Amino acid sequence: MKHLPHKTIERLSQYRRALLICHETGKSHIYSHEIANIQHITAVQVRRDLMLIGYTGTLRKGYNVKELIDLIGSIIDSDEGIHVAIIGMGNLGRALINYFDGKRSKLNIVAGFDTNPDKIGNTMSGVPCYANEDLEKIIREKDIKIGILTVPADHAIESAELLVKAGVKGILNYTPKPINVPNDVYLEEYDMITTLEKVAFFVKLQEMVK
Amino acid sequence: MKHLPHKTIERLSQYRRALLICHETGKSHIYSHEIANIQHITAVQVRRDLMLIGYTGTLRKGYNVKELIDLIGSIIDSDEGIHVAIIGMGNLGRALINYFDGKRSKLNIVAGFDTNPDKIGNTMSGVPCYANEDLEKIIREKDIKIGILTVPADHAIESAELLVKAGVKGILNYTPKPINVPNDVYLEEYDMITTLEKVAFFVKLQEMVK
DNA sequence: TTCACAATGTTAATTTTTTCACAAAAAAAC
DNA sequence: GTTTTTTTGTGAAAAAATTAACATTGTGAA
Repeated sequence: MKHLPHKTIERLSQYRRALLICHETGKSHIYSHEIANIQHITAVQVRRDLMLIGYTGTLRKGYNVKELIDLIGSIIDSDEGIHVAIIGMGNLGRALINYFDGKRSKLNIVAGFDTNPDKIGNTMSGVPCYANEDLEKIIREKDIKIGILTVPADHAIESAELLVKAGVKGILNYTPKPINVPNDVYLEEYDMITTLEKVAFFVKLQEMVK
Repeated sequence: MKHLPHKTIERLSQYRRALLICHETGKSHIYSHEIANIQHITAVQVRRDLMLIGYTGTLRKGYNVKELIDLIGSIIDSDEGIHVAIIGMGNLGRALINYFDGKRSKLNIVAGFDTNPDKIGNTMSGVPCYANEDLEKIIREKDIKIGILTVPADHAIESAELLVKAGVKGILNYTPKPINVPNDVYLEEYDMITTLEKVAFFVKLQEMVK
């Protein structure tokens, strides 16, 4: 297997989630079009993605749910698991922690950081909250590889710099402020305002057509 | 102007945000490569997007910040403004409200819904919180066009159905549970778990290369 | 004035992503 | 036992998105 497209990676993660649910309900096999319906995509797309990861199903029986879950795991998970930190324990940071709570064994949120003295030293939803001043120390101690930025926009840049200095390898930036990182740090930015504006645009468009 | 690609719409929203900041600092013109640097894309990409919306800059002076802000607004905003509701006033819902607080005059979060009796009847960050039972009534009364789903995953489907029944035209689904909507409702789904898994994958990949 | 530079605007090429179309074959139906 | 149906796997085509290449031209410097 050579290069997996970004989009394929995203879909694999989603396939797995759907498959895990199937698995719980005791379903042993699944067709490409069933996966496709769940994800609002086409069956060909699913089959092509699975082709790319070299998984082959059974004709007329579909794909073995358990096998596929394991294969996807072997591709996207790290064997040893990856430690993650949340920078900014506000509403968004806490929302993320709750989302994750116990879901992914290979991705663990092991630390949160904040500037609010009321939060520092406490545990929130099972995640200990530390002071920003201790960020570098904790990141190194706990071998944290990924930082999720959920601070207010005007602290995004300094927080990102802290993370980079501490040696994280990936940053997921949820602030609306674009940040810069060195080449060896993988950066993913997501902007909720943009997404809502996009939805609004297409709603407007649809109204206009009518 | 005919069809604007989805990706272009997203970038236009982001350009505008960057431009608004420039405008505040008193900058009157900006070059394509300056915009590009902020957004981590290429200058050609910026120029192409602007070409698509028919905006033309001044040679050697770049683009007029104010004009461009207004033009992008005329494309992606609705004249009358659009009313938005948040379904699920948990951490994520509240995070979104704070994000938006007063930022976009054309996109207003005018109602929140929840099942928790302690929240119902109160105002949170300026947004009144209603009971789910009143959803259809309030959506119609307030002429709400877009619903943002921030409920727990196992309530996603029923909440989506409520929204559709109430007549919203767009749904932004932040739960990890894919939903189905009729064809005339624009649906955008975003999954934080997938995004984090993707970051983890590319971090793993980068480690392996070394 | 003339030259060099720096920026835009756009056609064409490339790359990436998705879809079409169909062969192959297991299972079911008859 | 033959035919039909259903589903996978994939080469080829199409569509979408990005990048390259370059002509054009306003501006400032010499």
